[in-house]
Amino acid sequence: MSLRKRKNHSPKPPQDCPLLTCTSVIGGAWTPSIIWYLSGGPRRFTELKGDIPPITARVLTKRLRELEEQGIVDRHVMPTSPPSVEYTLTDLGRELLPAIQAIVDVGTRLQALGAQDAPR
Amino acid sequence: MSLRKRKNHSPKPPQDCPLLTCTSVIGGAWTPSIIWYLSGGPRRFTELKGDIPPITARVLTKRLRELEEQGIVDRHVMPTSPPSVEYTLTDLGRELLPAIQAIVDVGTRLQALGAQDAPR
DNA sequence: ATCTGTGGTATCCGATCGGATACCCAAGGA
DNA sequence: TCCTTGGGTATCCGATCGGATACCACAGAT
Repeated sequence: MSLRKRKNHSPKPPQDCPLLTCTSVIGGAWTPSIIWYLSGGPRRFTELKGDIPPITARVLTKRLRELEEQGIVDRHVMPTSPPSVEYTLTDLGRELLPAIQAIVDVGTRLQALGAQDAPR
Repeated sequence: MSLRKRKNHSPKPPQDCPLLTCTSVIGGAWTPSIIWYLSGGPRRFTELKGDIPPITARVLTKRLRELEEQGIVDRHVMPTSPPSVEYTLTDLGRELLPAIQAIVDVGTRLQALGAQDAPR
């Protein structure tokens, strides 16, 4: 006997899927970390680089440019010598913080529960 | 004049970074969607496939296997003909829901704010 | 006897991603 | 005079990702 078809009792299918909208912003490598570190206030390029040692300048630049283009961060060049550049979360960017925070919280709980996650 | 060094006033550097712990679980393509659809209760392979039309069987299989290995979902084969397979979130898997929900919420807010996110 | 549905697997392939490395300019300091 | 610093850019490259497509076994329905 084969199974009867079952109706969709899952949450209804998001149309212009909010999941994709959000993950398209925070999906890049190191993006959540960058936003996390910016949540503490303005931060300069090399500071971020130091905050996230494994990131390369190339990728950090790329992420920051993407985030700037999406209106998540502001880029502000200061007329020092050598010039320094300060990045800040915009109001829109701060909208992301609850999600980042939730991801951090869950990550923490997973670690506490000893989830056997092989690091990739 | 160059800038003085600034101390790290950001949230302190997570050691075994919870961000990475969590994103290593939910980071794969379609993974958040899969978890989202499983949050409504057990769901079979073809149901999930129907829930997420763009996903291919290959990727769906891969994701489900990964999630199973990580203890996020249970896979239960039912002795019907043809055999059907039911996937369920484990307790550990349900831990992820707040993060998924937060991502959905933020995505919704971003859409409402008319964020200019070019779909990739 | 053949068709259908389920839950996949096997293979191929191009795109993208991101790490490594080298290089750049201009001003200030040693 | 040369070195260092900040904030990058240019190029190269291998790994991975994931889409497309084809195929499969088996039982029940027609």
